[in-house]
Amino acid sequence: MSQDGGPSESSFRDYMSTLEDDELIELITSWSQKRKASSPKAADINTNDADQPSHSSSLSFQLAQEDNEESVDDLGGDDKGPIFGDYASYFATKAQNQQIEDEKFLEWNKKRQQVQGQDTKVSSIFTGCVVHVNGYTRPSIATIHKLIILNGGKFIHHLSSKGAATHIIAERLTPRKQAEFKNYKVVRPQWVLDSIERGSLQRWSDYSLIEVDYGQQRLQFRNEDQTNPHAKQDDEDESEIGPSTEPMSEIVDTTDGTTTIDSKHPDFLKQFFAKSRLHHLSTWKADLRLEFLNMVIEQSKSQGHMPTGASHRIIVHVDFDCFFATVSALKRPDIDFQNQPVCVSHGGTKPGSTADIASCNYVCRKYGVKNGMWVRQAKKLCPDLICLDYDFLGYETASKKLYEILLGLKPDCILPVSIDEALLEISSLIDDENTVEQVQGFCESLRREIYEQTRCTVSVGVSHNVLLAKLSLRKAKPNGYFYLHENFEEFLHNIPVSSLPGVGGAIVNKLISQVFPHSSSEITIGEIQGLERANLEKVFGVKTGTKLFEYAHGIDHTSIDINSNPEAFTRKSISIDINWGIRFDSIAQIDEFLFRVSEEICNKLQLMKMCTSQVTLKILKRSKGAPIEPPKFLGCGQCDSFSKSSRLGIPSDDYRTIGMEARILFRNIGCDPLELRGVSIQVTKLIEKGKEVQMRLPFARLDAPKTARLEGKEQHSDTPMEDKSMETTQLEIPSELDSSVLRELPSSIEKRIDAQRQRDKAPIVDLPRDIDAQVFEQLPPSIQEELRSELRRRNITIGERTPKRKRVYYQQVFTRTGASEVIRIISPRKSPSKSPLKKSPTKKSPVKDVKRRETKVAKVDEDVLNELPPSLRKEILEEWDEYERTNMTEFDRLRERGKLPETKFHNSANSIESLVMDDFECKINLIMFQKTSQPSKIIKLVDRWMKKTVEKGPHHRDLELFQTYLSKLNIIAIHCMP
DNA sequence: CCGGTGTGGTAGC
DNA sequence: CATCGCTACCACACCGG
Repeated sequence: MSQDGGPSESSFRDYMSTLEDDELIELITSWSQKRKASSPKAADINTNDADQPSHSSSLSFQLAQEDNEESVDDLGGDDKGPIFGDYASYFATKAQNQQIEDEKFLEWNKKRQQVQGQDTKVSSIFTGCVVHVNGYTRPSIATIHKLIILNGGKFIHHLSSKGAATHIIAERLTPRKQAEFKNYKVVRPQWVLDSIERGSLQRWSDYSLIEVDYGQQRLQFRNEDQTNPHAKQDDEDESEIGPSTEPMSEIVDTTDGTTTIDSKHPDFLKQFFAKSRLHHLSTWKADLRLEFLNMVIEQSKSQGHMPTGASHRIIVHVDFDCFFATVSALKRPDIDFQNQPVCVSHGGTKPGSTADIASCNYVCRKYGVKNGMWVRQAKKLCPDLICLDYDFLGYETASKKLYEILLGLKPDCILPVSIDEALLEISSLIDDENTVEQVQGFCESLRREIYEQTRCTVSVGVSHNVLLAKLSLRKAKPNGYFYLHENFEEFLHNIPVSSLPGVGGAIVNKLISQVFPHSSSEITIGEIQGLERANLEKVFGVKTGTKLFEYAHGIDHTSIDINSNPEAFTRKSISIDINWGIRFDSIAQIDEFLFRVSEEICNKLQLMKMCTSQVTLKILKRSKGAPIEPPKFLGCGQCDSFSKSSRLGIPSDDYRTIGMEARILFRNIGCDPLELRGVSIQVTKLIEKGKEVQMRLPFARLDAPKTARLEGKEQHSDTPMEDKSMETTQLEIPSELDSSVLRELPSSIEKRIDAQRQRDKAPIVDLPRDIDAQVFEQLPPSIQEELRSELRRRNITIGERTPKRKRVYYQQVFTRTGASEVIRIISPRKSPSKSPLKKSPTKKSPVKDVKRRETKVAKVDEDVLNELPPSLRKEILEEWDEYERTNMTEFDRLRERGKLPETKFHNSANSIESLVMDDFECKINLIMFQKTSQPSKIIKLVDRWMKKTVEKGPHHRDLELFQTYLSKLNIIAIHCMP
């Protein structure tokens, strides 16, 4: 450490003067971030100023940080302004320039050390070593790179020739890579860290990456690329689905750790969606609805809406017979569709197959085969079963023709129900005379035309409301039509209740258990007709009860007229669910996956020109006691579902914003990565893209020439905006880098590079020119003094001291083009009068419940608890909550009395800090302990706790609480660390 | 009463 | 070897002011 004094201080000043304005600001900001870093050392440096007089020197302050340089945490820390800036640009350069860049970096670093009065002696631990990193590592490739060159080694990104590298660093290798690298010294990343920590090169063989089971686990999937093309050609004509079969070989090549296509693979989503019938079905439906909605809106613009005045509506329900099976069979003239049992499923007709049957023809149904059944099961019922492949393009083509024909009929309105199914109202096409004949004629010609155009049969149900048309359709099938125009109650009498729309297994079960406990056979609508309306409402609630009652009597007021109420038909949410193939080893993999899902969500949002202001994450977690691998291959098995949502202050359509929220929500739910079986992200509260820009105007103009600093209260105090934004985490980064490069990187690095790039590109005027007063004040006094003069010289203002009762939040928003806005919102600690979002989604119940549950479960006995009936279990859990609430312990008192501000939720300003930190830090920060997640605060709290209880010993509850916290940290460590 | 969140159910093949 | 168990919307329970 250098002594205090003029020379070094002046050289520091020199150094400062070499910086650009924004670099200087960044430097200061980076100090403040470092100050908040979680290592106890870093925390001490700033909090215990008095104890460490040497820190009054500006240089030692800087030095103290540089001392930490070797620790992974520090290196993985947030961008360090100029330091990282240079490194980032270095990183982006091509491989051939790398040596030069490395040298430049070293030289630059040396200069920096000199300027800052640091020891410039170069470490030579890795002298003579040429290091290459393969695959995903922790610390990241970028960190290792930096560590190596800072300690005398060389680093290469590509293994251009054999023997170019002396060491390869990897955590896992595919069998292929194992073979390729068998003559290299392949070591784990820890080798680097240990060598640096001990100051000497460690024996590589101690860190040798021998065999790792990861690759072997996946061996079963090998060689798909070689075997598949041939197999495919032997199969039936598949030209339509061609594209999805081609990438096989690519997939194998691009994988960096495995050849399987499960959720860890970057292309998993694409593959999955390409082959998921339900995905197709759902998206088709949504698209069709949107299309018709737009069509209707266009029409009403030009001609205005003509309300259907007919008192007696005529509703037509058209539907293909076993759609998928019929269309798929078109390509197989060798099959006698009318007499052979045919179904559609993946993967042929192997007797053990757990593939779902998407659709089966009526021959199958005679054997008891049903849609959704597994091939395995169906094969038992019907050994001659023929399984056809999906033909998604064929389905779309047929659907298109269907809708063309329907539109050509000029009905009063059309409501698409599904890809193959639509409701029409044709009241105005039918006269009052000879109604029945006219309807029959309509049905016959419709069926004929559709068959001629598609070679597929449809059935048609007609009646005077939607419900009865639907039930008529059931009767009409297969390949027929039915017009129900009289004797409705009689018609309904013998139909099973489950045929009613909206009545599924759950309602039927409830009926059986609560209304007809003695009924042995299937419950019919006739039986419901005998029930009182009030009775049904009591059991099922007002809405469902009423609906059941009315349906039972053939009453249905459902409108199919989009035009009459376009609002009701507009999309209110977008979601993506993946409950198949979800298998993860670590939270890092999940994080990546969440980003990929978010990307898909945002693609949809952008296509619709919408932004979302609420993100919901739903997960499926393997039920206790369910087998690790369920009977269905890569299925989700028996699961419990959990969901949690979060509001966005500024509506967004950026995948990083949404993805980041999802990551936080995931941590909130708290699911062991190994137990995760399903993921779903849902966005709601959609707002048109343009309006969302308006909404953000109160904060700052996108292209605001200067500071975006606002007093939340002054602006629009009647809107809840400021409250919302303080609850949210929004850190968005531009996607300028090549995405394939980014994908290789751990997300933290990715973020930092992005952020840095952004900074490089963004016009300076977009950067905040203020330095937060709080940040400033936390710097050692001597530094403050220097900065003050330097800043004065530059005409940069130092923010006023924030009033005590207010809170400062940063919301950093990056736009697609790379422009940026950093918003500083100062808002009162307590939200004003009305605050619909006062407590973020978690204030009380959810998060706490989940966390509590874990605590209890650990104590009570998880297994026992889970065996209990849900109602009883709930009771016990609630009791426990009550117990917890009434038992205030030392922690609670300390926290209440101490200055620990209640950081209510990760989803607040402090998680912005955490998210720009190293991944691991970030994860630590997402674990709450005693209402805070900031390690420095937790450390302080624990310290105080220990001091207070050193004589009497701690309260057992406190011990448990702390233990729970530690175990959570541990879980994360296991899954995140090498 | 309102409005919030979380959960569960349903439909299409 | 398999397999691709989606998605939008509604209704309800429960909570808190």
